[in-house]
Formats: sequence, structure tokens, C-alpha cells
Amino acid sequence: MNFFDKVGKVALGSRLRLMTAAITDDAAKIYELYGISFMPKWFPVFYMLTEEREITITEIANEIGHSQPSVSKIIQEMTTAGLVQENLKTTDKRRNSVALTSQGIVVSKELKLQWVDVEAAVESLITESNHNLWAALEEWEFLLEQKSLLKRVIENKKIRESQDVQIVAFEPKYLDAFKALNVEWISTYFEMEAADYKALDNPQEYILDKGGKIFVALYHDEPVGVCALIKMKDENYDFEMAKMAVSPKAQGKNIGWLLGQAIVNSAKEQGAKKIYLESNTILKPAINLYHKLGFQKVSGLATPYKRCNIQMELVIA
Amino acid sequence: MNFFDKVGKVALGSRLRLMTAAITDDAAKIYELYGISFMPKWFPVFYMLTEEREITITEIANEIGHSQPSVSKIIQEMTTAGLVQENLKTTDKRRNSVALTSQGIVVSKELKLQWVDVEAAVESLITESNHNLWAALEEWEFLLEQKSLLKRVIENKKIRESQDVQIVAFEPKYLDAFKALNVEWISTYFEMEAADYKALDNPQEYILDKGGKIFVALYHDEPVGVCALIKMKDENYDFEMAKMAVSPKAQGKNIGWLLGQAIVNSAKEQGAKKIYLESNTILKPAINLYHKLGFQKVSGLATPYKRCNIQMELVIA
DNA sequence: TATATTTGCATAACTAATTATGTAATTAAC
DNA sequence: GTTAATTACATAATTAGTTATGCAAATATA
Repeated sequence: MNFFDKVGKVALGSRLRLMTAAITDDAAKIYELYGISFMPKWFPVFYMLTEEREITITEIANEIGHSQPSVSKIIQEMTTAGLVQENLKTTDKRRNSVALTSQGIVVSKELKLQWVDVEAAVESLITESNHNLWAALEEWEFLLEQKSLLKRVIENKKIRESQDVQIVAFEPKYLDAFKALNVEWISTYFEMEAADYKALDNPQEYILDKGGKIFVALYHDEPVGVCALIKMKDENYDFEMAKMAVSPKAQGKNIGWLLGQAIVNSAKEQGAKKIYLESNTILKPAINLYHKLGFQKVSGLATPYKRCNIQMELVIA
Repeated sequence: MNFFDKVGKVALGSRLRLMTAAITDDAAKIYELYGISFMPKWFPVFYMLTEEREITITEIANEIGHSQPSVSKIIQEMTTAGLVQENLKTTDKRRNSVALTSQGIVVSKELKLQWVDVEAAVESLITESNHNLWAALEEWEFLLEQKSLLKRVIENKKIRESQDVQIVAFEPKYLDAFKALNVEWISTYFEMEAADYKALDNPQEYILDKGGKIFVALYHDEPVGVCALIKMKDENYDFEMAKMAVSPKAQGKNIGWLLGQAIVNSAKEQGAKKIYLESNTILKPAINLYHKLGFQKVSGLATPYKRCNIQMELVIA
């Protein structure tokens, strides 16, 4: 059984590598066949020179997708072979403007015949096949430019891992985690304040007994995130979302989003009309998350926290 | 405008190389993302080890399409990293039978999660695209195994060049070429005989005046091949095809085939029923060509040539 | 059974690319 | 008009593979 059928599409890179090797190995033999002393790797650079009368190293590199040092070396080799002349007069003395020599032009004419034959051979392969490799490459270049493979994998990882995350209601055994996770991030960016200690040391008294809720995110049964819904004594707001903390070790698993949704759903169930929150604009990913949850910036409320420089609310439809 | 749109499909190799680079660059970042200390290039070898409990270096190399030294080095690296154990007991002491260590098995379990995510990402790309890159690669591997790109290019070259070949009737100005081309090949393989000199020195008298024909193949107006249709005084045969010669410089342009067809067509026009020829079995490409033209082996006729060890005839339908 | 050939592997040398780095020339910023 | 930043390029170092080579073990052959 074929290796790639066994491994599956994780091996796309390996499969591409082998196909590339097969094609470029044959390319080398094709150059031999036509008896032109020309190295296959020169091809893209040389092609550019047949199109543009004069062009600089960096321009070529950008156009053909090679690195600048690669083009630099190839130009040197082709100069040695007498195909290219360097350092043509330019106003900018840093630039190395290059062009074909008359010998280079002769070789280009011989090569053009070869290119016609190769093009015809590739065309015949495309015609014979059901799946157009050339078109597939073109399309994939576009798709990967829109969203790289890396980004796509990150998304899949997030989805898979968030399936392993459980959001559960607070229990006394999570008391330490509730405090530790909050202390961790607060003391990283700010200083702990009196109001923090009150809530973190006595969540039962200050949050739960007053009609609030605390949710804990478990990843493989380990508490890695917490968030509280705190009853407010305000005519405008029913609840405050506060004390959201996610362990840095567990980032990238959508845990903030899952906790936020649990909080919002719980508020809805309790008939809340508006949820309030306080934060700080240096916490960009957090602010971003609040936006995604539907929170909008507001202002004007008093706050016991020094670190608060932004206030937001969510109006429940 | 995109480079590849401009160049055309000659640049398939370059385009494949860039796509391969894009994918493998992202692969490296993906390994980082999962925090597993594992080099991307280990992947195919490592995968084989997760499938087979014990396997030798060469077996892996054949399976994954790498060279043996490549696998050898990768195994050494993975051994240093503690993932693989080498030199497990085998009867054959040349063989290096390798397997995962217990640590390797642990890593394989972590990697399997990653593979699932990557596979899903590639699948999503395939779904989004009209042209299935994975399927195209699979198909092209098959097509290129059937007939390599090199072979396909050689065919195209032949076709293109045979379009530049003209078959014309003999004229006195081709007298020297007619002799020289024949002397060239005859003296390479055999020795010139008396019968050769008669016909080559006096084609007018010995061939044309007796109702025969001579055709000359011109490549860029240069005579590069000749062939004669000689009237026979035999009850069975109307003509003999003889004195076919193609310059080694002009080989691979289908010239033999074109000359042969001209001869056969001319014989047909003159109402011939059977054409005869003499040759030698060491001239394999020639015998092959005669077969393609429809000649079949016969025997029993007298011949003035020492070098003749095979006789053939073409019955015209 | 001695000898030749083949096989399995490691090591060395090479290749075609890449990133990293240094330097001179140019452009921008104060 | 200095000084800082940027640009264009060459050179060096690195990488992931490849072929070439040599040696010991195993197998085939005379």
C-alpha cells in the first residue's frame, strides 16, 4: 500500500517534496537532452532577463519568489558562464542592474524551443489527468495567502481542545484555584487591591450568597479558568461580569469565550437585562473577547478599582 | 501580473518548489505551536516507526521515498533525542533494526493529536478549492510513473523537429550527401563492399535510370538523411528499399520514419505489390523502424552483400 | 569450499536553497 | 546639515536533502 494513502494528508509536504524532486530531476535531464550548457536552477532568473532588458537583483527575487542571496549567486554563476553582464550604469550605486549578454540572447533563443516542448509535455499531462495540478497550485497559492496552513491548524486545534474543556459551577474545592488564577494575572499587569482580596478570599460570602455565580473551566479535570457573575446594587445593571482569569498554560483553547458564554447564559436565565464589566485597555485580547461577546463601551460609573480604565455593558436582547 | 501566469507551465518545477516551501515552513511553525521538540523532517520516518514495531533503515527509505543515507541520519538524530533505539537483535548483522523507545511512544501520542488537526486543516483546504491538490499529486505520480516528463518532452521534441524536416526528391546537388551519409554508417558498423560503390558513385545510372527513386531528408535545408527505392528484376518483388542513411547529428527527429514512408508511398503510387529490403540484426533501431513500417522477415533470396543477415518484405494491401 | 557478487549501512562530499550578518549608498527626520 | 533609518547587495553560515564511496556481512557461483 502506498505510503501516502496510509499516512493521510498530514504528509502533504512530503508528497509535494517528492513530486518537486521528480520534476526537477527530469528537468536536469531535459537540459542535457538539448545540449545547452545551462543549469536548471538558473531558469526563473534567466527567464526574467529574457523578458526585461535590464533589471536589478532584488526586483528579480521579488518577482520569482526566491531570496535575494539566491538570485545574487545565480547571477554570479551566469556571469561566469558569459550569459549575463552586471553593474550596468544606474544612478543608484547600490543597485546591481543586470542584463543578458549577446551570448545570453543566443542561448535564450535555443532555450525557447525547449520551453515550447516542455510546455507541450506538461499540457499533455494536464489533458490526460482528471485533476489539474497546475490549476490546483494556483488556487492553493491564493487560498494559503488568504489564510495560511498555520492559521488553519491553529483554528482546528482550538476547536478540538475546546471540546475537552468543561465549564462547571463553582464548588469549594476550586476555592484555591479561583484565587490563584486571578492573583496570577492581576499581579502580572497590576497590583492587587483591597477589593480583590475581599472577593477572592470569600467568594461564598461576597458573590454566591448575594445571588451571583462562579464558573470554572476544567481542562482534563484541572481548573484552568474562572469567571464570576456578581449581583449588582444598581438601577441600570443586574450583574457584573468579573474575576475572569485563564491560565497562560491553557491559552488558545477558547476558554475565555466558553466562560464568557456561560456567564451570559446564566445571566439570561436569571432574567437579566444588562451586564456590566470593568477592565483595562492594555488587556487587548480581553477587550477583544468582550467585544465578541457583544459588550459595548460605556462610561460614567464609579469603580473601586484603580486599574479600571474602561467600562462595558452587554444589553440582553 | 503573477510570474507563473507569465512564464507558463515550463515553470511547474519552480511553482511546486515554492508551494513545498510554503507548506514545510508552516509545518515547522506548527511543531512549535504544539510545544513538542520534534524536527519536521523526522516526520515520515517517525510515522513509519509508529506503524511498524521494528523496521530497518532501508525498509523505511523505500517506503517513504527518501534515500537511505537520509533515513540513516534522521534515525541517528532521533536516537540522540531519545525517541528511537537502534541495533535491535537480528540474525543479519548488517541490518540496523530500529524501534521507538518508550519516550518515543509518548511523543507519538502527542503528535497524533497534532496530525489530526493538520489533516483537518488540509481537508478544509481541499473542500474550499475546486482543484484537489492531493488528488492531483496522486494522479500525477501515477502518470509520471507510466511515462516520465523526460519521455514526454523527448516525444514533443521529435514531433516539433520532424515538422522542420522536408523530404524531397533527389537532385544532382545531393550526390555527395547521398554517398557521404551512407559511407558514414556503413563504415562504422561494417566494411564498404563493391556493390556499395556501384550504387553510391552512380545513382543516376544504377538507380534512377532503371526506374528507381531517391529521397533526401532536409533539416533546415541541410541534407541529413537519404533513402533509395531500387527497381528489382525479380518475379516476387517490384522494388527494394536500400541505402537508407540518417546522420547521427539528426537522430531523434523521426527522419527514418519520414523517409521510409516516402519510399513506401512512392512504391504504392507506382503500383508496387511488394517491397524488399536487406539489413543486419545488429542495427536494432533500423529493424525496429522496418517493423513499424510494416515489413516482415522473409528468407531465401540471394544477396550480393556480406553484411546482410536479415531480409524483409512489405506486402502492400 | 573458495571466490565473486550483492546487500545494508555509515560516512563523506556535494547541492540548492535558506536565514543571518555586515557594509556602503540612499532617504528620512530632527 | 547631521544623524538615524532604510535599502540593495554580497558574503557567511546553516539546512535538508542528494549522490558517491567504502566496508562488513550475507548470498550466489564456480
